[in-house]
Amino acid sequence: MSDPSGRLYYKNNRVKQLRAFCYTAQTGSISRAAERLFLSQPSVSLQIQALERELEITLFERRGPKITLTPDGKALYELALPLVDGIDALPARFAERYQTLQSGRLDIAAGESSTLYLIPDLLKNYMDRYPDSPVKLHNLVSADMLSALRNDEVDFAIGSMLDLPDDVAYRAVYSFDTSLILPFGHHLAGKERIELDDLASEELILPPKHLTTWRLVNLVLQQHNIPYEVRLEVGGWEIMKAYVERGFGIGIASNICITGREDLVVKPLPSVFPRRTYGVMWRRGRFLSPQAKRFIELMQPGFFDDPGASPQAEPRGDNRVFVPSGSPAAKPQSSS
DNA sequence: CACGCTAGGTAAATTTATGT
DNA sequence: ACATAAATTTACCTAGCGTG
Repeated sequence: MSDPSGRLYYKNNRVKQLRAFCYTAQTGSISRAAERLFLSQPSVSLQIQALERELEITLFERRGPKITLTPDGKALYELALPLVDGIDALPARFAERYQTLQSGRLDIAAGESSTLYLIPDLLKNYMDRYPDSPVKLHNLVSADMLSALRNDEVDFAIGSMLDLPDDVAYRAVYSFDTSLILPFGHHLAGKERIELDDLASEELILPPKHLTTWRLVNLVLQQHNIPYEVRLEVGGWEIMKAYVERGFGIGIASNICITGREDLVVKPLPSVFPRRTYGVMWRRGRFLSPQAKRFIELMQPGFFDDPGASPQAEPRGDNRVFVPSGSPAAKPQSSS
């Protein structure tokens, strides 16, 4: 009764038939096979009949109460046994793999600041608690971070994002002010309150142009018509601090990188430099792995508590995305 | 007697129809 | 589009029958 339309009904369980057949061939008895399969004898008998009918071959020679494998039956048995074994071993094999998934790797994308100043303590905590879960830190700039999120190359990202695409969810967890960092003895170091104008014609040290901070500083200073000169462009906060310490110029840095161990003067900047928030980003709709959730819970206990873990939830009243109105730099650079 | 086969009934799975 | 209800199909069981 093979379907002339060629349509495959999944209820026509060929594997079940083959399993019944293989067991019968092995034991040389339908009843015996039925026992092993926890089925009734007729059930197995029917399975074999169906198989014979559908394949249009005879598998067993029925001679009274005895059955013997025909040559066709022998041939099919050799073909069928690996299939049945393969299917039946599937749960075990999957469990094997699932095990490695459970203690599976945690992939975190993060920018330099997060990697350097935010993640170490978190990671220490995480690894103390879950020593068997390996972690990979993907040190990426924000554009690469987005594509890593979109391609599911990472579980989530930690960082700060100026303009957020629709397909990525963000929740701020930390926020930091921006400060001016000066070498000791700099003429601004003794000043009570730093104004924006004070920055004019100072010799600035800034992080590279492709990083968010550069854009931010550039934006703020241009908007307020503060002329400035970049004396030195450096690769990161640590380098910037080192060069400020040695008197190459002054730097504008997010407080995230101020550890208190620096050998320099830190002055708060006027509030035109917005607080930057740092938090968690993930591809909208992504199912977060258990280990990812555990890590995020360490960052912010209760992160997943509110129903639906709404990505829209406001982060502790911070201004989370800095989008200056009417600025060309605020246009999101879409990568599609 | 031991074993496989057929029949008739039941529970579960699956599809179709219907409502929100 | 999704959820629920009704109808149909399928898988299986027990019981009884036939055969070497």
